[in-house]
Amino acid sequence: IYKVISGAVRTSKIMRDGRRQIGRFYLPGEFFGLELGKQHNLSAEAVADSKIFLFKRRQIEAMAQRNMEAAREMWLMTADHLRHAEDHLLLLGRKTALERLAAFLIEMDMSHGNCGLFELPMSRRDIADYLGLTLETVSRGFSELQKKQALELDGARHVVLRNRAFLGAMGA
Amino acid sequence: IYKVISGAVRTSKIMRDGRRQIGRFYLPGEFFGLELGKQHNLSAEAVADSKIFLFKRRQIEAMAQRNMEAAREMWLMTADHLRHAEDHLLLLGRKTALERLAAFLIEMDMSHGNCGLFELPMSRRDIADYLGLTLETVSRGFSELQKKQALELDGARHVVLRNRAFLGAMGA
DNA sequence: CGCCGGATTGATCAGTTTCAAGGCATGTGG
DNA sequence: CCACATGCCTTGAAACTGATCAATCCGGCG
Repeated sequence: IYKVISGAVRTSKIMRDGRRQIGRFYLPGEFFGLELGKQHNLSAEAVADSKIFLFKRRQIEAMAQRNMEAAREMWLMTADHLRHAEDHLLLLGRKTALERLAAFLIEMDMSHGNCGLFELPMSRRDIADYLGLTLETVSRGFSELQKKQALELDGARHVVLRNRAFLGAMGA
Repeated sequence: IYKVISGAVRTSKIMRDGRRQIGRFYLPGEFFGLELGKQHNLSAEAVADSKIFLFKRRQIEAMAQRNMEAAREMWLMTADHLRHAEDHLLLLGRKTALERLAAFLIEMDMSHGNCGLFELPMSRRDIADYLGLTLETVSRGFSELQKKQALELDGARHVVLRNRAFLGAMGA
């Protein structure tokens, strides 16, 4: 089990022919890799220079054994990850490209305190593989949302949200 | 928390305009609804006449409190649901229509003991909403897999797998 | 026998992907 | 300090997969 201290991490699955699906991005403060099985179900890579704290499985299991609260905390965190995954199923199965992008921007904004201003640590390709799109479609989406006055880009990575309500309604 | 005794259950999310994503089908013996939060994240409906066993939250929590093994079991089951959801993310984000259908058939076959012969309890629309497709595409997929000698249909719901290896390779 | 809901099949359409070209920022070496 | 290579991003045009619209089929049931 890992905790992101700084930077950002992506977890993903890759098919033999190279198609990739990113399960989730983890930002500072978040935990990942709670699978509890013999093997992790996704692989994880740093998206940028990152500092990661590692908890040994034995530590965790021991703590869960002694401490009811800790065990409950583990379950809670796993349930939260499940909820995120289930929300993402709806996004991947049923939303349009623009809706996916809007939902992504709102998600990023939330994890930055809803201030409507943040830096994307990941590339267009990473975003595409998270949203089940191609990097070109993601790029076109950014352009379109700018044209719609929903956001501004300062360089490719620095985002300023101009119409949070619109994005929220679209991404919902 | 619920356990399917007989029949089948689907859990799903619906958008205001009617688009629906089914998270998973639950067959006899399987548990669902372990979210642990104040509210379930998906709604659940029976796909066919079903018998469901209900565990009250208080029961569960009490059991987890007393019994370390039970608490661990809950976590384990949640982690397993998470793994299923993560696998499904790859399917929805990156696989073609035929690959999705193949993966679905293999999944159904597995939960029927890999005997290559089973009854689908759900409609084409349910399958479509599970796989992020339209019911027409699902129907065409079935026809195509029959043309490829990968399976036989006896009526719309009764499936006989003729080439499990092929389907497995395609769905992987 | 005829109705009805679900399933199949056909024709066309649209959104996204693919293929391709060009832009922009950064860094390196002359 | 400039020329040029590199990586990432944007934009455009064409192609394709799956969606939509529509007709027909099939099986069960009154």
